[in-house]
Amino acid sequence: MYLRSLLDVAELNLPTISSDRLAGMAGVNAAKVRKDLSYLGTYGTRGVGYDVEYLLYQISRELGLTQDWPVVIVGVGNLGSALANYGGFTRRGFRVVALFDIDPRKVGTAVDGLRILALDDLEAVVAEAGVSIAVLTTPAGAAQAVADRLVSAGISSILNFAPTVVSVPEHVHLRKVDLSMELQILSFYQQREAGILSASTLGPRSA
Amino acid sequence: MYLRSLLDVAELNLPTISSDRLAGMAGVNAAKVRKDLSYLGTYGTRGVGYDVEYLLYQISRELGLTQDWPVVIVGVGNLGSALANYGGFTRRGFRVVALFDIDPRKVGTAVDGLRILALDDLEAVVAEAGVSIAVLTTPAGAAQAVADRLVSAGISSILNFAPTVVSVPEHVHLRKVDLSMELQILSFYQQREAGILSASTLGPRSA
DNA sequence: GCATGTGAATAGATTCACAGCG
DNA sequence: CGCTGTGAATCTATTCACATGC
Repeated sequence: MYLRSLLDVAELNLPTISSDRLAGMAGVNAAKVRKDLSYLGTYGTRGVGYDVEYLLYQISRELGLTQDWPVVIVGVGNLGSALANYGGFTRRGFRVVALFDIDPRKVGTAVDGLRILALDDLEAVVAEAGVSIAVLTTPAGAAQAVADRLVSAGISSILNFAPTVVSVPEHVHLRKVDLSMELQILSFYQQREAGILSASTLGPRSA
Repeated sequence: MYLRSLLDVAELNLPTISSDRLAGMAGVNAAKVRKDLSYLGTYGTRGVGYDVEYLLYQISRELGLTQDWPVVIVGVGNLGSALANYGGFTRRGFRVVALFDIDPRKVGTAVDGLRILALDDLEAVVAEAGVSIAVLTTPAGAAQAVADRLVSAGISSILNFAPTVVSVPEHVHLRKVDLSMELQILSFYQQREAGILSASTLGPRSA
């Protein structure tokens, strides 16, 4: 979050930024900004703030963004192909090196200039390109089997979009993006408000 | 998460489930399951567990999934069209009623049977279909302006996919899905491990 | 004087552990 | 006896508040 805010600040050619201002941009508390940044080192200057360029570099380095990360996407449905095209990935060190799908009708076709390969080529591509991060966009039913295969192919980080719990060994990093869960959470808040509203309209009990 | 696990359990025709088993499926601690569910009511039976169907219904109701939620998607790029097609939304009470885009070349064409409308039609559609939830899939630069417009059109929940901070009034619910941030977090862990690994390979200082 | 860096205080979430009920 | 429901304990995150240094 700070990285993103700092990129905006850098665009404005401001040389330094205070924790207070950065907090405002990132939508958090100023003390939190300082505490968070203090874990990286003491990069600020009292009475002045943080040097924008320097802090940008330090955060990028800490996040591992100063190096190039080849990624593979497995499951080329709507979401998979959207992600293959997604500029946000390539814009920061993430390079999609291959797409995989089981469907033989898709294999051999291309999305955004990337050929779709058969799952059988997974191990070879991972090894050859030194891929450690995979994006999992298969249907829920296939996710665990594909995850297992990714792990045994040597992948050590998985970003899972399949709406199901996926288990991986201790040493593999797993993150989940659950799109319908996000909408469900919004629905929950909506629902709750509707409840409060109607409850307070039910007569004597309001007040 | 519990809802999803319970749907799987229901499919197996198991009549009840213990907090322990549900915890295993959802990937959390059993005490947490019980505490979480206790906030909804006392739906379990000591010595037995939770009635699957009953709990399913209670959670669905609490999440507002027993009603139909019309949603609009604004910004029909790769991601927007992927989401328009996304089965996970429609499968649970979320019905995409319209797509919007500024690009006049897109307006009038259709994605997955849904016509793409001009932003000018937003207010009318929101009012007519009683839409309260919007999905924001514009580029970062347009996100805030579109969010403002969504809010003044009467939207009270926004799911933001644009990689930027969006501000909304107090009463509007906002959630964010930041795809490249997810990859950056994975990159961070990878990076950190690489660091530890090489540090412990640097000679005398290891041990 | 201004803004960082950080111990201390607070708030919040998770887990423990066990009484209580079916 | 098994499993829930929940106070108490613990662990983690956030915020306060101020000494410190430019």
